[in-house]
Amino acid sequence: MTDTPQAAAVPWTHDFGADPALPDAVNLSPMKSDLPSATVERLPRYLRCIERLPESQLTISSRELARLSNLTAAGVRRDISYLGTFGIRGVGYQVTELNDQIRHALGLTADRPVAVVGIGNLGSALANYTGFGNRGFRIVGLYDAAPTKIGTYLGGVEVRDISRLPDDARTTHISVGIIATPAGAAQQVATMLVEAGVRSILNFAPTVLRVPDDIHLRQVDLATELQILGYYMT
Amino acid sequence: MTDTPQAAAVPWTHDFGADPALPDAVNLSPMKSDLPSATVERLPRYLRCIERLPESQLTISSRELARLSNLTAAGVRRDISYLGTFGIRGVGYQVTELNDQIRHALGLTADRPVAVVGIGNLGSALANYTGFGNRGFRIVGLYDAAPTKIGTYLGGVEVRDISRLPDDARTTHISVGIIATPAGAAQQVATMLVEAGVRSILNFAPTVLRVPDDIHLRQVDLATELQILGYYMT
DNA sequence: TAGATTGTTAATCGATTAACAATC
DNA sequence: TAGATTGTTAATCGATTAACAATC
Repeated sequence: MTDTPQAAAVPWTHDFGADPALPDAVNLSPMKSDLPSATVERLPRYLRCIERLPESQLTISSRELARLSNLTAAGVRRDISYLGTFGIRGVGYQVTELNDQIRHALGLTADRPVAVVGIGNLGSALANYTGFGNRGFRIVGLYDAAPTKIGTYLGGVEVRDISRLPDDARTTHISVGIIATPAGAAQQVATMLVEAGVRSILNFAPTVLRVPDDIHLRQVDLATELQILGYYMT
Repeated sequence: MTDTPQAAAVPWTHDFGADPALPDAVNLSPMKSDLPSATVERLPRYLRCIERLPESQLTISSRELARLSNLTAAGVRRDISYLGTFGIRGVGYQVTELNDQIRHALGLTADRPVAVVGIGNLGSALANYTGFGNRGFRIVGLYDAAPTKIGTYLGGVEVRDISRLPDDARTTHISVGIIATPAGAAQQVATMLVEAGVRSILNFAPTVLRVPDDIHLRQVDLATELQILGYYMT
């Protein structure tokens, strides 16, 4: 038999019906298959660098952007070339246009309602995060299970009981669900989000989640980052 | 002239002397160049999956581990093969041995003192993170600049004034510095950590840091994750 | 013009996948 | 033995880098 993942009985696994073919590493089926995934992962970094340039700087060369972003000039040019050909030979890229093109490519012009589940220290940090505004993301819901937290406000948004989420999702569309619960609750929350129609999930809980193949899932994990860092130490 | 990054005058750039050749994407010069970097990044995930297996499960096949980790069986086998050949044909891998081998490969047996700088919501979440213990990482220092926070305790560790960090680092070795400050303070903190002899930095502040080439730097950024997720949405 | 920098082609590199002999 | 699964070879795929003609 050839290597093909399929269902098997494991206690902690939540089963989403068929669960057919193998999803890729981060579970992101590239529906919009324009840009190479490596490029997509670097665009936000370019954006960060561009935003910090002094207002007086009107153009930037691939070389300078490479230096600022800790990448290579050839790589920068290739990445940008996927967005179109708007560089000026002998000069570089116009900062405003580059900014616009990257934001357009990433779809940051859209309005993406975000819900955060789990309002502990981490969830509070996320709720207070100010970098959303001009980046297309907007927190529309905060959820927790603890009665002491329900009814409190963070960044102008009320913390609601997690049991309200399905109903809320029916009236307010939720583009992204951020999971900031303890590990033990994460899978349950993920399942609830998926069932509520949320198609993209960002998981901060230290556990591997299982979601259907058509759900976009990204994982941010402190232990994983430290372990990777640890490998390269001394 | 060929593409080679070099110094240039940009206001927000902190200059670390020579700053010679181009560092790679994540600034991890693979001193220990045994494992492919892609494999290193997946090992923690396998670990997560293995840890959740029921005690009664003594072996696991590449197929099952692939399903649990959302990867492919062939990929799992290749990754594990870099650690040695200890699988049992027709059976799979012994769970305890696999666990040991991965932990050994990642160097999780070492004791790695960690300092967290910036004890806001995020820093507090990190300070309370329980997943350190059995993974070789141990918080030995918490630092902040706000007088109201200094002297308080989190997880049994006192929050100290950031100005103490250089002295503390002289007496207590710090393997990893975690930056959880606002973006505006991050570069300054990074510089301070580097000057205090910290060689590995995990940055949660939403800003691109510049550090010398020989410093291991990883970046965790909410906005970046959301932007990547956003790209793949509809 | 002379100098600089893009956009892209070709070469290289590394990672993934398929497939199967070895072997439990 | 018969069935299952590893470990690895070879093929494929995708990403990076070098280099340079085009051109501002």
